[in-house]
Amino acid sequence: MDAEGLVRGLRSEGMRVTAARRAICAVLAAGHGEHLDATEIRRRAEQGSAINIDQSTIYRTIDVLERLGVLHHVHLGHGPAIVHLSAEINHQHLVCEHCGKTVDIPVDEVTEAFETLALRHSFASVHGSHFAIVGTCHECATS
Amino acid sequence: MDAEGLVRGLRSEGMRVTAARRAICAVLAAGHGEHLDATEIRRRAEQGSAINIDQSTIYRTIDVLERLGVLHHVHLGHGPAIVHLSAEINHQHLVCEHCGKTVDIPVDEVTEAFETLALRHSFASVHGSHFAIVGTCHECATS
DNA sequence: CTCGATGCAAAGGTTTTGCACCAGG
DNA sequence: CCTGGTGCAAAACCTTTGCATCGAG
Repeated sequence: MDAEGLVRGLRSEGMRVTAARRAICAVLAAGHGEHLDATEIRRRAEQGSAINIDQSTIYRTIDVLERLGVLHHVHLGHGPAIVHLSAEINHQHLVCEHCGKTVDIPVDEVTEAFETLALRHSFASVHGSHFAIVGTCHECATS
Repeated sequence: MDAEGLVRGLRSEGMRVTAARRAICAVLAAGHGEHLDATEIRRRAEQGSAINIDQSTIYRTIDVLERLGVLHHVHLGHGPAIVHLSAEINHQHLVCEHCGKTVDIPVDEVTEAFETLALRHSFASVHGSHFAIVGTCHECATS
């Protein structure tokens, strides 16, 4: 989804389209596949729009977009959460617990396992994308 | 592992066995399968030992036990981390993102999938137990 | 006696909230 | 206009750290 799509989503829900929100949407739309946290989103949004945007506005806007269903936040480790456009959550995150290296995994490598889990434990669905899957990468294991 | 086992582990590594640590180990050993966070550990440890234990001591002791490899902390959601004795981490956690309901899943339901992931993405190992797996439970889906 | 562990207090890092003002529709 | 969004400041929340003192070995 491009920035205009996000903006249209806001407007269609009766929410106001402000300069800050426009800047944030532009950053999100431009950050294809990147792992942006709130601080980085703010940095880029301020730079791209030349206006001052408070960190709380970033969080509030993320919150709104999440409620619209077009955005999700993901925890890769102990640091700040990163966000993904819903359209781009077609992958899981595999993270090395020692060095933090992150690998994007196509969903279809895990959907079968997750569907089995859902079935066995009476869950309607299991997507598992809110948290990373943790392991140890090759380099960290051999050093 | 019982409380004495934990205490012995400390001593064998040259670490000191104090009243606070004894109380914390007793709580951990007694909390079979429970999801204890630092605050609850403190509450029980103080109650069980009738001494004053600071929250930082809880965290420092968790840290020590984690370094000894007998304990791990796990994130089930946005709240505080919970801890598990290593001997009891034979399961994954499946959590409903709406109501927080948590189901313990035997590891063997996911090991195969995780081994495949490790193989494909050059990870030495994938245990995935540091974070919960998120989904939507039946009740939340139908309401 | 010595060094590790503790309590206390303060800070750190991320996220949330209260409030008065501003601006989109 | 009028309600919702914003910046600012402060708090909330979990966790970590500095420091003087205490106590295990």
